[in-house]
Amino acid sequence: MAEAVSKQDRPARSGRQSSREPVGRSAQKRAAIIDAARTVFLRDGYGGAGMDQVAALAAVSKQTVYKHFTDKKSLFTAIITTDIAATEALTRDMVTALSESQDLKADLHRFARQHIVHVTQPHLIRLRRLIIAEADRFPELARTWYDSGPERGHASLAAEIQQLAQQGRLRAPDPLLAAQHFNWLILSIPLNQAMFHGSDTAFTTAELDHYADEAVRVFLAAYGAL
Amino acid sequence: MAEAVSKQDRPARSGRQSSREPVGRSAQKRAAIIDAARTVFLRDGYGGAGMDQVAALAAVSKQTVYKHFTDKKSLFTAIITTDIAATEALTRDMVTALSESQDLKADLHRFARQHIVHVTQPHLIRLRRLIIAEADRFPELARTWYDSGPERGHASLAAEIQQLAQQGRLRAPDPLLAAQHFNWLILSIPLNQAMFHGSDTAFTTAELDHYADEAVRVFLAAYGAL
Amino acid sequence: MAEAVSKQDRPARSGRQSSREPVGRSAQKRAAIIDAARTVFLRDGYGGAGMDQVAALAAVSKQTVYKHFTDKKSLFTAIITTDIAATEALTRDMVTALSESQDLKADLHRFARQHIVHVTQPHLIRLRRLIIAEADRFPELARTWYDSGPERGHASLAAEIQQLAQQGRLRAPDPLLAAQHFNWLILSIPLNQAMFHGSDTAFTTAELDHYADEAVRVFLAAYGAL
Amino acid sequence: MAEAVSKQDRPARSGRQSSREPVGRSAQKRAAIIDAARTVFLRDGYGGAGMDQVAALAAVSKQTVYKHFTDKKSLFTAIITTDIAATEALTRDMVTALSESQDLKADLHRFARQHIVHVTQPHLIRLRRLIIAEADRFPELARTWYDSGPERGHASLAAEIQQLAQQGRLRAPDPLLAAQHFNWLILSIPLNQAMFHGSDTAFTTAELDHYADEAVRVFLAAYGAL
DNA sequence: CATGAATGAGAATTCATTCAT
DNA sequence: TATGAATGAATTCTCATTCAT
Repeated sequence: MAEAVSKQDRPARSGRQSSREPVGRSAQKRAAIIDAARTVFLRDGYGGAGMDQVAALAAVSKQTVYKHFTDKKSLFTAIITTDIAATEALTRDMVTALSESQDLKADLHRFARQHIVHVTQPHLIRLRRLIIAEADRFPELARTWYDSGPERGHASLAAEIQQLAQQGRLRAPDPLLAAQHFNWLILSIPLNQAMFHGSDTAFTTAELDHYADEAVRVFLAAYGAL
Repeated sequence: MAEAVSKQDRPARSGRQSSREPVGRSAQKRAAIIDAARTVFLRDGYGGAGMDQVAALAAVSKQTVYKHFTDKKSLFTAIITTDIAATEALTRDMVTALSESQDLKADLHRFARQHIVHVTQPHLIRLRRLIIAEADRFPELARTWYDSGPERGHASLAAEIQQLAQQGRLRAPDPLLAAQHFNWLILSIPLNQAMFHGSDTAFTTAELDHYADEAVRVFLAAYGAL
Repeated sequence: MAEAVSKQDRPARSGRQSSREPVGRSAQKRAAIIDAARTVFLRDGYGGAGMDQVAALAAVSKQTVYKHFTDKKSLFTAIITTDIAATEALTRDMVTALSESQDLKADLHRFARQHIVHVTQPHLIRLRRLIIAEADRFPELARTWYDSGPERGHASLAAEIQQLAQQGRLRAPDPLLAAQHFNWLILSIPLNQAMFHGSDTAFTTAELDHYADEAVRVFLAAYGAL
Repeated sequence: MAEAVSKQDRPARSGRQSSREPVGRSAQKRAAIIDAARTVFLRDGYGGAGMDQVAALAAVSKQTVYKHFTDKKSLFTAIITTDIAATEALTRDMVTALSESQDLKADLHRFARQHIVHVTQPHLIRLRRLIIAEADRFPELARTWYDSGPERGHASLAAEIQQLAQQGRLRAPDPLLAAQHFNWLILSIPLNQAMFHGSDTAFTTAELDHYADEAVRVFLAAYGAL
């Protein structure tokens, strides 16, 4: 996913770089810096990351880094913000279709399985850890992450749940709470494990599917119609 | 590894220790250092904490600190280990009685309410954040925390659930999974919020009680007998 | 040396310069750079000034700055030299008429008042401070300033005083000393104050007039005829 | 005079350094740092001085410097403040006796000659230049210098002049102005020269005496009785 | 000829850790 | 055994100056 992001920022270089279109060397460098910084920050944490390493990895002079980003702090903020935005988009799409489902149970299973795979990506795990680690130094960043990640996810999900409840397909007097329960039923087990198990945690698809399926089962037992 | 450290740091008690100093000046200092270190580490994180501050707060010289703890790392390890042990004890007791409950539902509520209050204590939140933040630098510590915290909690709970299932008072083909579901149903909402909201998060008792009660409701819907 | 620099920096005007650009783009830019540099140097001092800021303020590229001025040092030299020249002209004119005065006392008052107002201009105060500050790094500059400022002023004044002495209108066995006394009687009080009071010193006209008048009084008491 | 100051701070080390009086190694180091810093700052200016050089010259680790002085700024402040205090004391004494003089003219000459010699000491010239140079960065320091140097000097002198005026031995309707005139008549010529002539200015005693004597002559012509 | 980037070094400041007294 | 100082390196950031496009 990291690559996806940097690609989206990188202007389309179609070989024939005519002189009237310098394509912004600046923009390229900027993208290189962001990529390098993401790598370094996620690998070494905020304190452990050095501007030298970032510059070296980006194949750029330190000066250039500082011309693009005033501070170590602002570089960090930029990285995290970018990633939050990228993650945000993905999360939203997944939920959208639920209320128009023909086979609700099947679709909940599909959603749960997709969701758990998405969130437990090593990259996102590391990002999550990094943000938690720096929540005191960058409170706004942590809040932004929470608001546009879990919180927004809960809201989207709650909206769907409410519709489903109005359709009589679920019983959910408090749709937001239901959404939160569902979300954490899906994610909590692997997520908490991952938080405390070095960056090398790996879950098999089977495991994740199992967690997803059982989460749906519990959710439906508590919130299903009838 | 935690044990190794604490052993090596235990001062050689050479008998000739006058009766009016039953504790040993050394042991007192050691305790003072640990207290100070806990404060500083929890406040400033591992990277932000300075040995100077620890020494100053403990009112001892830096040399004394280094005489008791080889390293910054080993000091940190000692602190966290201590806290893990302290926490561990508390957690265990809470569960023990469940399988002999007369009024299961009521006792589940009681347990859930106690549990959530306990885990969301600011002190524990900060400790949790600190361990997550340093999970890469101190993998064993993180693992130890997880094993003797959530994992052991789940195990204890699972044992109770299994008994209750055998008594026909719950339906739980996979007691461990049931325990995990129950645990995270109780904790996830406030815990995740707290992870991303600066050290000042505060929950009202009413909120926590509500989360606890709803968690029990969902749990019983999925795992209750009948 | 000042001259040498300005010569070397004068661009080779290669004839083929279309008539609609009578001044030369180059010369305009040069002027813009000098203006910008003056502003920046006077504001931030030699050490505090940055070539980036100069270039930015002049709205040219850094390369252009370096094409016109070899060095930061030579840019500084050029600025100060320019200002010295500008100041020099003004100072000279003021004195010229004294020996042909009809009403000496009145003209001394007029001179003193003009002189003190001129020298205490914020711009000149800052320039003076800057030169003093960098007297070790730019000894020749400081000397040039002194020679073509105070020194030359003293000389001009001394010439007048000598004529007046020959006319019997003053008693001045050592006209140069008399000139120096007069000059510093006028200037010393506000000038010394200004040197040590941040760049915001402001004197009222009344104050300055008073200093000027009293300086003339003392001067005439010591050097007046009779 | 620099030595004088450092001596006064250095505790009396009378060889026999008994073990019960460690004399404060700390204090010694502190004094060494101050001495070194004075040397370096006066030689290279604030910007040019490096903390490394200070530490090296003081034969002390950089860390020790920073333990005694938080900042480069605070080190600088400490140096200048110390020197101001030292200078201050000296200046005051010189004036005190004037109003009880038996032979006023002779005593004015003596005062003027002492004063000019004192103020034109290379050490003080450099200090003066340094303070002027940094008047923008350290406005309070510059003001302190001015207040406790010239200003206070003027005040002391003015007090004497006023008494002499009351005794009918001088005519001075505005004693403060008279004091300022006297002071600058004595100092201005060499002082202004020195400001603009690299740190190597040297005046012969004959020159200085001449300036002093002529200053007294002019002063008495303007402010003498009768 | 102008622009963005590179260079390459230097500055202040901080830290964990270890001598020496 | 405890204290102040030393060590020595690391880190962030800045600057004057010079390529390369």
